[in-house]
Amino acid sequence: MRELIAALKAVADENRVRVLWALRRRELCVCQIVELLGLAQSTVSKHVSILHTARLVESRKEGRWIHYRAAEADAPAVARSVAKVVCKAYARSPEAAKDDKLLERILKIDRDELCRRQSRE
Amino acid sequence: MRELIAALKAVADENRVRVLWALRRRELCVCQIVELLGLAQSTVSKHVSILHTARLVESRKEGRWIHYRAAEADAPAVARSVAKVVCKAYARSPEAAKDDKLLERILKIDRDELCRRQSRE
DNA sequence: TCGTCATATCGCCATATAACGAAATATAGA
DNA sequence: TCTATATTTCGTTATATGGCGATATGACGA
Repeated sequence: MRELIAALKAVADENRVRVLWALRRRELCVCQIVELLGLAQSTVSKHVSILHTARLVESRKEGRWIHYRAAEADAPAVARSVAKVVCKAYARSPEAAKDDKLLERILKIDRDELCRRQSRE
Repeated sequence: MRELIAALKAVADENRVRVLWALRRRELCVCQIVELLGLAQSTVSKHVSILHTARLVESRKEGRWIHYRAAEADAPAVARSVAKVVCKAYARSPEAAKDDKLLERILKIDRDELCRRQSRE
């Protein structure tokens, strides 16, 4: 029950749905998600940590970088089924296509360059 | 998108998950849900109206009574798929069985008697 | 070890949410 | 029309949430 509510609360936010969507196929680091959402780094970090705590998202550390991706096989069944429904529903919205296009552009930018640019803001 | 988030927010609350679960098979009126949740009548009414606004729950008026039930065929696809996942997940929890037992007892009480008793509290 | 860099955490503010009791609304029956 | 009753709406309060900037943490490279 706690697990279910945590997953649902995690996903009951537009920005976090967008993050989940963006992470469904590829890994991203926080600075790339910052670019996607256009929010402050601390805010994005919090959103990601909420998804992570609810076990909808997994992380992989690589030096200074932390790569996030949608949780897979080893995630609890509840988290997986919630994530699946949310992604399926979001897929049908025009926002999803916009996010995909924006992400395509973001992925072309060198990651280090992206982070450097953000810290200058 | 708005529809999806509304459905997710509606369901991201323990009490509302329990209401959805209780309404999945049968109709209930507010006073029966009050008995189930043990919350004030106005609070329960609000919870039900949130589920109703998100179109997870439908209502049917019969004289002074309003019967609520889980939304079916004519509900938006998003609402239905969210409701389905939530019910499936909740079904596995021990709380669901407890709710079922409590509901069985509540359904045995005469509805008018139930309401009268509540107004005396 | 020192600075830099990616991310996390903290403290704060504004707004949203959940709870209650009281009052309003709507309807059935006298 | 008056009353009883089932439900909603309103006003208030406490807590939760989402946002930000500032600062802390942890890791690499010089």
